Amino acid sequence: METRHRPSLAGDCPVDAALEVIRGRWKGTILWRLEDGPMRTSELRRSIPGITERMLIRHLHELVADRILEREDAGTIPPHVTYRLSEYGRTLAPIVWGLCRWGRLHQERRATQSL
Amino acid sequence: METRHRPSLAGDCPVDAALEVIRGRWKGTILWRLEDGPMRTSELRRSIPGITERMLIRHLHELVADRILEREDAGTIPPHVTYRLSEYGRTLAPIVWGLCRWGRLHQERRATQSL
DNA sequence: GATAGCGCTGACATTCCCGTCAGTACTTCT
DNA sequence: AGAAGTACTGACGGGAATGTCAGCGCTATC
Repeated sequence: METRHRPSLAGDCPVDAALEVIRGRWKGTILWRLEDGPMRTSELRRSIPGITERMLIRHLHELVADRILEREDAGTIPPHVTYRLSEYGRTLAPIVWGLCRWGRLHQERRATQSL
Repeated sequence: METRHRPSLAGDCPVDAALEVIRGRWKGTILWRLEDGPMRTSELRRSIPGITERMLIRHLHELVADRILEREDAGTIPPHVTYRLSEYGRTLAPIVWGLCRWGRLHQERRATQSL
């Protein structure tokens, strides 16, 4: 499994420490999707338009390395792998909700501004 | 938890729309610093170790373009420019606090794990 | 027996972020 | 006179982040 160790970005700002975990083109969306419950890899891929399988799996594995997600492999063939928020990952939920709520606000604002 | 009435596809995910604004190596830290009140450019630069003037100004201007910050130029020479959270930007405050609180948790967790 | 699906990996190509360096047009300090 | 500070810009390079393409081993389905 790819477990490349990201060099921790300098600076002890806690806000930065949190953002480091979420940084990544698709991580926010992935966390949002998983808030509804566990999902299989292929299920996630189909539910996130635009994402490639490569990036999905990279981000999933990074989130597992950060203990935000848990990976469950049924060990069957063909493979059946499920990802779920860990208990720790669920402590991120308020932030994800906040981002979702504010994001909606921001989308509306941009729509009414530019149109 | 019940954000469950969502469409099956996560197109234009609001979480993503929000993260787009915060994306950037120093934006979280900048917002965090400005939560205490308006600051001059040079004041910000000195208060954020590791940041370069180039990146500070780029990020500040991007945040201004996104209407999160307001720029106030005294018009004097030498220049005296102040940045403050806009009213809109202040709606981000709960998220920044959340990130700060969770970030602290995460820093502690990593510290106790690696020891 | 050809195909599609599963989860995943390796080797690239590309794109974009970030940081470095230099320079602007002043003024104040030494 | 020279240096330092102020807010900022343009050019540019390295490298990280992201995307593309091929392929693996296996199975169920047509």
